[in-house]
This record gives sequence, C-alpha cells and structure tokens, in this order.
Amino acid sequence: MIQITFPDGSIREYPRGTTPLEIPQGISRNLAEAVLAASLNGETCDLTRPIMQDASLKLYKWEDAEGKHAFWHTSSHLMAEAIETLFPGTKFGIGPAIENGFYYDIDLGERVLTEAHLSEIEKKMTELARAGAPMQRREVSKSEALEFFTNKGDEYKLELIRDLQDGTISFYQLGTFTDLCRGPHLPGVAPIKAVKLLSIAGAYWRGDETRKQLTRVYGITFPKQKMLEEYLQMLEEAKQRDHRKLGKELELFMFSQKIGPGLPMWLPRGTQLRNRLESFLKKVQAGYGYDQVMTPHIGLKELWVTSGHYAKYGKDSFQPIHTPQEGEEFLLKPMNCPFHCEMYKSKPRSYKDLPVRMAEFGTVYRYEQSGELHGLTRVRGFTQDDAHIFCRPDQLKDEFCKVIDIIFRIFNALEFKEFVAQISLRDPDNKEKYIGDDESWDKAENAIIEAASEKGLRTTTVRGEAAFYGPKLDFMVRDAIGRKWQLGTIQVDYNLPERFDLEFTGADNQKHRPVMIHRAPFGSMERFVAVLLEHTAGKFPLWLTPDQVVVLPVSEKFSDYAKKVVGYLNNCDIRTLFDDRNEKIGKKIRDNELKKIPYLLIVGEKEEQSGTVSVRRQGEGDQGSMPLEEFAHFIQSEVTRQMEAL
RNA sequence: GCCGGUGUAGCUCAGUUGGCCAGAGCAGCUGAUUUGUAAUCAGCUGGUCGGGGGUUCGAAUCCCUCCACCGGCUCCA
Repeated sequence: MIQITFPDGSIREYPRGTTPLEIPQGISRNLAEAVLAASLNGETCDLTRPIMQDASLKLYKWEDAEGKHAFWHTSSHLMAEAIETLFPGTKFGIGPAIENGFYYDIDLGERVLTEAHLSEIEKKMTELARAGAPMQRREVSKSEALEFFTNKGDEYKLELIRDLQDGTISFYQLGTFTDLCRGPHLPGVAPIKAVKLLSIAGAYWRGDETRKQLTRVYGITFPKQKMLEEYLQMLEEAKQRDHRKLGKELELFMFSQKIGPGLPMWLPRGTQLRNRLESFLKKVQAGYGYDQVMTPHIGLKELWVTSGHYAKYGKDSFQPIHTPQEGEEFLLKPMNCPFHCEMYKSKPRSYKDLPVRMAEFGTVYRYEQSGELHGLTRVRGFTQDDAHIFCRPDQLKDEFCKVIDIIFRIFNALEFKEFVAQISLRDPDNKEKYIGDDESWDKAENAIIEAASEKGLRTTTVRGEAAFYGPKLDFMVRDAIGRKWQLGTIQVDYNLPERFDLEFTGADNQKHRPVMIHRAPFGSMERFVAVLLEHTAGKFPLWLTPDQVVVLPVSEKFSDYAKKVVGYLNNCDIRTLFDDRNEKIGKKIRDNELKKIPYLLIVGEKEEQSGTVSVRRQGEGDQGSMPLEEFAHFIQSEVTRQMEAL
C-alpha cells in the first residue's frame, strides 16, 4: 500500500499502482468525470499514470488552469490527428495549449490552408472526438524517437528531439496520430464536446524569422457546447467594444492613409477626452511634487549616442533628419528621458533638492514594423504620460511607494477594479547582461519588492525579465469583460545617470550618483484611451466624457425653452449639446443613445410650463422629470462625487 | 518585414461562371410633417469599385505590382 496526501492535508492509503483517475472514481462518478489532470508532488501528470510510491496528489478540473491546459493540449493533438487524416504527409511543429485554446504549427508543403478548410477540420475533429479514442503515453528512448520521426520524415520533431535528453522522452498516441509530447493529457478525447477553429496565421519555426514560416492553426474546445457558445458570444462582445470601431463611431480619433500608418490624429471629442485625462493626472502629480516640463520632438544624434539608444535601436528607428546647410543630424525622439537628464544637469543639485520629479506628456516616435500596427494600442507616434524621478538611493523605496499610490488613484478613478503587477528582476545566472553593480541591483530589487508588499499589491515575480538598466514593476488591469491589458510601468534605472554623468552633492560634500525612476501610469495616452474605450464600451464616466448632456425638444415649438436649458447648463459648466433637428422625439432619443451621451433631457410643453426637464439616463430609460436647477445640482454633485473619489 | 485574408458612396454591406449607364440601407441635402421616451414620409446629391499596369471586343469580377487595413509571427528602449 502507498499513502496519498490530499490538498486538505488528509492522508489515505491505496494499493501501489493506483492511478489518479481511480481515486475520484472511488468517490463519485460526477467527480471522476470532472477531473482532467493531476499533479503528483507538485508535478502535473496524466490521470492514468500509476502512482508507485507515497505522494501528495492534487486533482484538476476545468475550473483549474491545469485542467484547461490538459484539455486544450489534448485538443491540439486531436486537431493534428484530423489534419493528418485530411492532409496526409503534413509535418508538425509544436502544438501547445495557450491561454484561450490551443494551436498547432504545421507544414503542409506546397498546400495552402485557407479558412475554408477549417470547418472541414472541425468536422473531422468532432467525429474523432465522438469515437473517443484513448490517449496512450509511452516512454521511448532517444534513438527510438529519432528513428520514428526519421521514418515519418518530420524534421521539426527530429530537431526537437535532438535537444532532449535520453530517458525523458515520451510519445502520446491518439488513434493514428503519434506525437512527441511531454503531456499531461486527458485520458482520451471523449470529453471534447465542442470544437471551434478560429484562425490561421503564419508563424516562424521556433519564433525565428530567419527560419521557415509554418502555418499556425488556432482553435478552442470545450466540454460543453454551451460553453463554446458563451465563448463565441464573448468574442462578439469584444468585437463590439473594439476601440477602433468605437473610436470611429464616437469620433474620437482617426488615421489617414495620406498621413501615414500608425500615426493617430485626435479629433475634437477625443482631444477633449485626452485633455481631461491629462489635467486629471497633472493635478494628481502636482500633489506629489512633480514639476511639469516640455521638451522638443527632435534631438541631436549625439544625445542618443550618449543615452545609448542609438547603439541599441539606431538601425531600427526612423532615420536621422539632416539640416540642409550645417549637415547636423537629428533624431525624432523615441524617449523623453535624455532631455530630462539634461535638465537635471542644468544646475548643481544638492541632496536636499532630491527627489527631483520631472513630468512631461511627451510625444515620442518609434519605428514599428508595418505588420505590427494596431489601432491606438500599437502606433508609431504616441504621447507618454512620462516622468523621471531623480532621487538618492535611500529614497528609492519611498518614491516607489508614492508612484504606486498614483497608479492606484488612477485605476480607481477609472474603475479598473482588478489589477495585478509583475515584478521583473534580473536573471541571477546572467548578471553580465545587466549594467550596474550587484549592490545597487539588490537594493533596487528589494526596494521594489518591499514597496509592492507594503502597498498590498498582488504581484507575480519573474526573474530575467528586467530591463538591462534596472528592475521594473508593470501593471496589468483586467477590463470589464475579463481581458488583461498592460498599462502602467515603473522602472529603476542606473544606466542613464551614469551615461549622463548625473550628480548631486551629498551631506558629506562629496559627489554622488542619483538613481532614476521612469514611470508612466497610463503608459501612453493612446494605449490608455484604447483600453478605457474597450473597458467602458464607450460609456465614459460622467466627469470624463466629452458630452455630458443633450437637450431634445419634443418639437420645434419648444426650441426656445430648450435653448434656455442648454444655455443654463453650459453656464453651470455642464457640457451640454442641443439636438434641434426637425425629427421625431423617438428618433432623437435613439440617435443620442447610440452616441452614448450619459443624460438626455426631453423638453416639451409640460417642462416649459413648469421649468423642469424630463431626464433620461443613457441605457436606463426615463427617470422622470425634475426642476432644471435641481438637475444641474444633481449633475454637478455626481461629477464632484466622482472627482472626490479620484 | 514575413504568412494568410480583406479593400465597392461618409458608415454598414449586395453585386451569380467577365457583358446593358455599378446597387441597397443609414448618414447628408431639399421639402412636407410639429412630433412625448430607441428609426415620420417623399425627392435629390454622392463611387474612374484602394492606386498603377496588364489580359480581353468588353474588367468591380481574371493576372501582375504597389498601398492600406484585419488575424497572427517577431519586436517593444
């Protein structure tokens, strides 16, 4: 007998060789069916793997990431089997589970897979799933593995196997399809009830653009048809919230072929929105001792040589601008920090002056490959809500905490209720990749870790993800429909103070090197507005939205009263539009609802006589009528309440 | 940049295997209507069918090329 320890700490005895699957089978049939994968002593494994010695066991269901992972990984094998059946001779790259579903990279030789083939593959997958073949694992020696794929003629698998150690190699066989795979997998494909292949894309073998491009097929599967339907509905919802669609509909921003790809232009309403966000952040930052500055859009090449950006990114940037007479070379700025460093240097700094905090809404230009551009989230010209804090090493943690506070306020103000942060540290085994001495790094890393825990942040820590010049903390928010976006970032930098030879005079009358913090709570205005649009589906909070109220007279007879209402509200600093079109009231309501204006005021004979307005809240319908003054107070107090919460 | 897809009026989309002056709805303009909580009616305007080149008696439709956009790959100071 062996002893199995369960997550709740209980220990039970089972015969040696019992499989994880047999354990829930002894409890209830429902449980046994719901279990998808297991882990033994913390290592995930198949449910059919016999347990040979005492171990702690955890079972995973669909609700667990590990469960979904096994489900989708098995699905990718199922897809591969279907593809091999339909397209014999296909070679297979890798086919992992991903966050939402799975993919498989395949090489079809001369054949081209198009979207039209997807439903065919889906059908075959469903058919195979119904047949319910088991997933059979077997361990193979390296030479056996090489022989198998040599015979099959699959050079991709051979390349993968060559990198593996003998004795750790396993095959999984599903029906006619045998694949090199570590697992774990479901015991069989029967639980896969709903299949949807989503898209086809090119993907370089092993992510290397010098190597062959394979065809990547993305798909997703579920244990219930209904779950697939819900997922597709969610995708539809995401499409409705797409900031590119909403940005056009709400007339916030635009692109022009004539101006160039990746160069957004802010239309009047978008500009209003952005200005409001900027003033809000300026106000918050003023409270934290930031000084607002402005710097030019170009700087001499020498500046970027000094900063190190030229060496690292010069080839992949917009190329230098030359002056016609003097032959000077300027670069469009990809960052604001070198300018701020020069400003720091403009006068001697004492330890008493620090921290110096310079903030700038600085527009920067970065060359992005044409295939990379995407709405407002990936552009070639954008404005960072940038700031650089020059501080003493002993102030680092404190400054870090304050930046976290600012980010908290912003996320709260904009109703991002759920967010996590990632701490990126250097790779301890590759210290030579980084600039700065051990001691500074340790201090900075500890400062971040302590600041994050002091502020009660939910964090994940990733080693090896730091920038070469310092560790960083990145913020990820979850939007209203559960998608994750990376927004703000805080980064420690030892590199630039060194390169620009920044100094301050210490209490000891000696010169010291300040530490720099780069930080951008929004990240960029463009990206942030995109995320905010998708988060709110275009229904911005009242304080932020470009137009707060629109007045709709029931007919032209009440235009004069309506005009009075509009004038009164605008005088109260309530941003009010007037819809004086000669249309029926139903039509005006519909049009303005679609524009997502928060309040629609309907005025007719009754309202004119009593000096009231009939209030309709966007998306919520008729709210009844109230005196005009009362409505103005109501709006003002709603805005004040929102602003106070900021 | 690479793979695949898409490109018809300001917007959303029709346009059969190449064949009469290229269509619809919405928007816009003009007029009628004077409207009570998500689309009043009528008329009109608007497109060298993404750009260029080619095949053909004839091209939105077939071919080549360039551009932009979409889904990915890669990258993100």
